[in-house]
Amino acid sequence: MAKNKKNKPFRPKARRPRGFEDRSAEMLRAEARLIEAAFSVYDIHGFEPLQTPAFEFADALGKFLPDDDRPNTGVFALQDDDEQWMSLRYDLTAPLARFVAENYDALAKPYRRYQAGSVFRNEKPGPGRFREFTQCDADSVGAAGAAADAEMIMLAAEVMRAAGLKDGQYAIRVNNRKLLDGILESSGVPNTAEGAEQRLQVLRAIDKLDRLGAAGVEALLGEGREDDSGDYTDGAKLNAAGIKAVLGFTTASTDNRADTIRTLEGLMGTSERGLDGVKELVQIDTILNAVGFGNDRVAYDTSIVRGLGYYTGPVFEAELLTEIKDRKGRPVRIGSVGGGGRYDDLVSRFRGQAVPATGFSFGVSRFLTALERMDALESSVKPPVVICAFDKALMGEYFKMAGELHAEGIRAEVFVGAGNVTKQMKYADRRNAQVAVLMGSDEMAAGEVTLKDLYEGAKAAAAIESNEEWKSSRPAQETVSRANWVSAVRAMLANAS
RNA sequence: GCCGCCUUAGCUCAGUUGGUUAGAGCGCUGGCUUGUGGAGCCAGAGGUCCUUGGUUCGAGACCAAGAGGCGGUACCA
Repeated sequence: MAKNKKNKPFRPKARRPRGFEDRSAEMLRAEARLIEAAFSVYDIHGFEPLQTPAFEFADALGKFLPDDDRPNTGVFALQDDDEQWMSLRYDLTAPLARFVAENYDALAKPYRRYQAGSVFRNEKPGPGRFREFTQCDADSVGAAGAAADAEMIMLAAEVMRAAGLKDGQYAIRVNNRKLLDGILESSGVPNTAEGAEQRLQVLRAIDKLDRLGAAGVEALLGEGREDDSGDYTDGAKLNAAGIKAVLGFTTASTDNRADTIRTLEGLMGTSERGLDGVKELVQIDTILNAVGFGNDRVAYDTSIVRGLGYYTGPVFEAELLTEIKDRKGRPVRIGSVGGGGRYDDLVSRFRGQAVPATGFSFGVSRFLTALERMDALESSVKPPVVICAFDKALMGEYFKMAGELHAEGIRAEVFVGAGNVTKQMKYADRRNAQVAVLMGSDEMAAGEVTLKDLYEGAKAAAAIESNEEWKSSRPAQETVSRANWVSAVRAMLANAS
């Protein structure tokens, strides 16, 4: 055995680290289309593209454990040769904050940029969750007013449309962090750093409304909750009145913005922060109404929280609605594909002064998966026409022919591998090609080209039993003059279903 | 982090009470067929039975630990 081991050449196992995916041709094309659609929306609204590096200094990303000099778990980090910690970015927002802080004086404010790229998270992957995935972001830095938030919300809705969705198939659901702050303030949770942890727990609890239901959330708002596996999650420790107030708040919204605003004004009582939040929603509503964004595209929804702690004002999620209606005839949610909101403290970490910011972000592959499920994806690129290399002496001729198809915008390739015609036809079949081009020296001399429709040929094959018949019948092919062969290919392609 | 399930060929899996050379289907490669993709027939390649340790005359099978995968839950900037 030891001898065997010695003689065996080292062969690495072909494998991927978990949570890292190879992305297929079809997936990449769909992703590129989606990103392109979003970019065109951002671009026409005057946003500028930006590309930041995958690595940032760990302290710039802001994730250090308080009692540790190493970057937080959850990020991929390594020490550079000068011993400084560098981390792979875990989102596109923190690098943007760094970029703005670094170039603050040179940028015209508000600085509005869009960006798409891979982000990395060093955590356990789950179904539909990876350790590398593509995010697509647009942000507006340096504008404090609700107008900037309204713009991001409108952009989110426009991106939904650009992705191919019809109005009614999606909804942007808007809330405001300040409202919940107001409710909690009235329930004895101070609106200060002391209450931060408790507020975060309340947010996490509300975020689980759709999964755990009101009873589960009630437990998480109170003492805590034990799940089916026996694991215990500590609660936010609100008192009974506080739990009631929070649950009441999360169900206060209707599908009419004006109504919801009126309800909220009543709920906020005397809380200055709460009323401030309502005021912002009124300003956003005014803009949305002026531009014609109705309740079907943008709704106010008090159950939206976004789990993240760094939001400071308006927050929103882009949700896809299925075709399926519930009993009352309303569309049923299938989930959030993106979201955003105001984060006024992220850039100011780098500088003394306040730098307000607001943005929108969506996960590209998650959005695609959802679109796929809704059958809202465009068809992808057609397979190429395959030009068989019958005769190596004619190779130059084959490439010239491919060029003629390219000039007409037809995807085509010459078989550059080794093997006889059988192999080449197998290759064409495997590539899902519809048309194979056959030209040997006979056709060449006669000024002809033979075209074979592989789709039609496959249909014909079903009726053929014997191999000899299959070989000799040569179904679904025609020989055309070299002079007009390109239009013959075009006609054959048009014939496809 | 916690809980559960799983790990034998590229894929899906079988493998008897612990017994000699570990199998099947599909897929792959080649041939029948150097001018034709299907079907068919023939041949072939491909294995650290996840790893390590233990029990045993003997382990793919039994035991222990570890690793990896899947699912749930928690966290998620």
